[in-house]
Amino acid sequence: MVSIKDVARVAGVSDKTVSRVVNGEPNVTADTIEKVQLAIADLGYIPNLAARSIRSNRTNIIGIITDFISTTPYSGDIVRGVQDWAGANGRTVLLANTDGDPTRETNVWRTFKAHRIDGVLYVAMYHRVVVPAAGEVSIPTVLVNSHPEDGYVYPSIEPDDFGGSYALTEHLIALGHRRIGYIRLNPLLLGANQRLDAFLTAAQAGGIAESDLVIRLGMEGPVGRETNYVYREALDMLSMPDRPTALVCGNDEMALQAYLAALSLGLRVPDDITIVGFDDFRTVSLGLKPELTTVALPYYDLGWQGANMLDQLVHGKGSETERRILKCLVVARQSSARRGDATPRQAIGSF
Amino acid sequence: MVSIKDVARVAGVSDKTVSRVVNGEPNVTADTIEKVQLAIADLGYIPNLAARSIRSNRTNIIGIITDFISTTPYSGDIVRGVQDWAGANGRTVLLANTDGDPTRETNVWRTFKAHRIDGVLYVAMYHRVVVPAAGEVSIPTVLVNSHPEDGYVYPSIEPDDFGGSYALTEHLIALGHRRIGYIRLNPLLLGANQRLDAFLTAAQAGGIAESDLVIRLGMEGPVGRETNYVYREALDMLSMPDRPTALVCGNDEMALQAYLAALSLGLRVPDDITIVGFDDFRTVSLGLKPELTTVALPYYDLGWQGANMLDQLVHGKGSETERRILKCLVVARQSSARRGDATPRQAIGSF
DNA sequence: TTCAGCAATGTCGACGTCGTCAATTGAAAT
DNA sequence: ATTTCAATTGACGACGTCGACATTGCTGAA
Repeated sequence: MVSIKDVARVAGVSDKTVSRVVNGEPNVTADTIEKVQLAIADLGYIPNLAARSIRSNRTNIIGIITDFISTTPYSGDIVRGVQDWAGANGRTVLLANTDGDPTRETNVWRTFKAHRIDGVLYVAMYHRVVVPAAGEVSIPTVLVNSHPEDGYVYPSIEPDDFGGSYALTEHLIALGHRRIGYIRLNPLLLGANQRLDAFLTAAQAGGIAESDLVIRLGMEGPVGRETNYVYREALDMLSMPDRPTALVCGNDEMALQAYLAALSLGLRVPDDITIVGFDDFRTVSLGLKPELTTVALPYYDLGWQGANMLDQLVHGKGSETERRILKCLVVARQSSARRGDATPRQAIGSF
Repeated sequence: MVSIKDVARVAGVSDKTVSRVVNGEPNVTADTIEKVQLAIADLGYIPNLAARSIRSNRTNIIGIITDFISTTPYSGDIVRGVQDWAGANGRTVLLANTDGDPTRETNVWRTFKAHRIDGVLYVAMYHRVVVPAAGEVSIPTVLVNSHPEDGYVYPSIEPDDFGGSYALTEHLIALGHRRIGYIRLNPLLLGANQRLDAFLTAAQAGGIAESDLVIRLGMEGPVGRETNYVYREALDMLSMPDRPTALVCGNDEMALQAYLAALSLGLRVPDDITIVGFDDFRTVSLGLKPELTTVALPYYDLGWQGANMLDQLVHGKGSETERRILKCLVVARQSSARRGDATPRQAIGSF
């Protein structure tokens, strides 16, 4: 592989001068610059970042650690956000996943340290409480889509599940719905409780009696291998004589099953039943017909901004205790309508 | 950061001896080993891979380049396969994506070269023809889920779309279906034509008249921003007086829309209409009720085996021209049934 | 006893880059 | 003409690691 010395020889200057040109340092003659650049182009020289890093103690590499989230479709957007930030800021992204296995996690941290990466974005499933096994010598770390267990301190960036769910519920109430069904996420996930709490709070604030809320558990069991009751519960709920006029689902995949249940009962969305989801997972939310009203989780931004927070931290400018919460916007599509009203409304989302 | 020399000082040996212990070289006293390991543990020493790599000219890093595939849910499994291979073989994965933008692609290759990575896995959307901009000095490269344009030579690993589609069609014929609908993928995707060709070939081999096949275009337009006709076409096809008894969809997301169309017409799956997809994209194929009969694309294995091929190449053992084709198995679930028969059958897939 | 032979350990330099500091040049100031 | 100073360039070493080779010390054979 061609090195700075090869370039120096060809250009007839010292290696240090080549270094100056490569790094855009001042006090180099235009003439010299040209000679050097010519040689660089000729030889196809590209600086060796490893060599650079052993001198500078900075690698410009950031690592992403994912737990089982990597098996979900969500993770992709977060990672893409990080990548795009990295690309725009001259960093490179090292990727590793642990499948939730502590042994593998330890290895990943070791590997990252061995690479002397500048920092780590720890991306966890949904919104779970998490403690990175950073070990003795620690790398600057930001938790993405999760936050640390009590007693541990890490900066984090998380979606505002509560706010999103609250706004979604208000949306339904504004549409005149008074009898509302709710299918819960796996309670193991932090987001699950926040979403439900917000739903209940908003319903109460909207003057809806608890007796008019029908709440069912959609899935339970270990994350990633849960038992799924959604279809059954949706069927059941929608078969009630006084069935809800609107059905809130813990996420979009649950909403899919709710659609299927509704349709197979001969109900039409949104004419007979309003169905809404959560996440705005496009494959589902745009794949459903009519398209799904849901809440957009800012996955891409979690990644991008998380990377940005990490960068601040690496440069000593960030706060060790920052907890940044990103807004979740309601994306109103055609699956929600005024109670007893089939007319599609204007979208209020950002798309 | 603690270096090999710090360890040497604490252990009271030379740095070279520490190096020997770290790399498991022979001819070191058990006593010495212990002293050194103690010092290592004390100081939390972790070898600096950058320094190692400038001596050895090997980084044990492999890069993944994705084009817009990273916006699809599929890419995740491929990347996971690569990661798992890397984790199991002491490699690290550098990740970059181009969004299909040639400028970004050029930058990505530059960055990868600057890191002196050992090789590149070029992962392309679906199954598209692709030319990596490797540039003058080339890094060993394997194309994953895609293959090179005519005139270019790169090893590649691809799914057997044709075989999978053929088997799926045979499956339907074996179930007694004689009048079959087909909704095509975006023709821009290589997989699209292979799947359609296989369908036609298998239908002919099964003695089905062309007049009994109803073929519709499901989407067209630039990859990633296509116009979607699936729902409309499915509605239309299923409203025909002599409607097909089985409907083959270009992929699982299309099958989702076919379900919705069927259900909204009051048809039941699979009693009234058999629907099958392609990809086995779990969010959809398992999220649909009844669960979807489809063809499993071996995304994870594409990643794992692709990484393996690349490794061979890096070590000079691989072939520059290998084109490995991975089988796609039919996963029979409950959405396909004998014509006019509602009884669910035994799954023949591997799950 | 002497020495070959081998195991155990150390010294030194090189990898590619860049920071430090010195050397050289030319022009402006005296 | 001499001095001063800034601009330009180069020589050298250090970063962390390990390969090549040297040194030390011990064993066993002659």
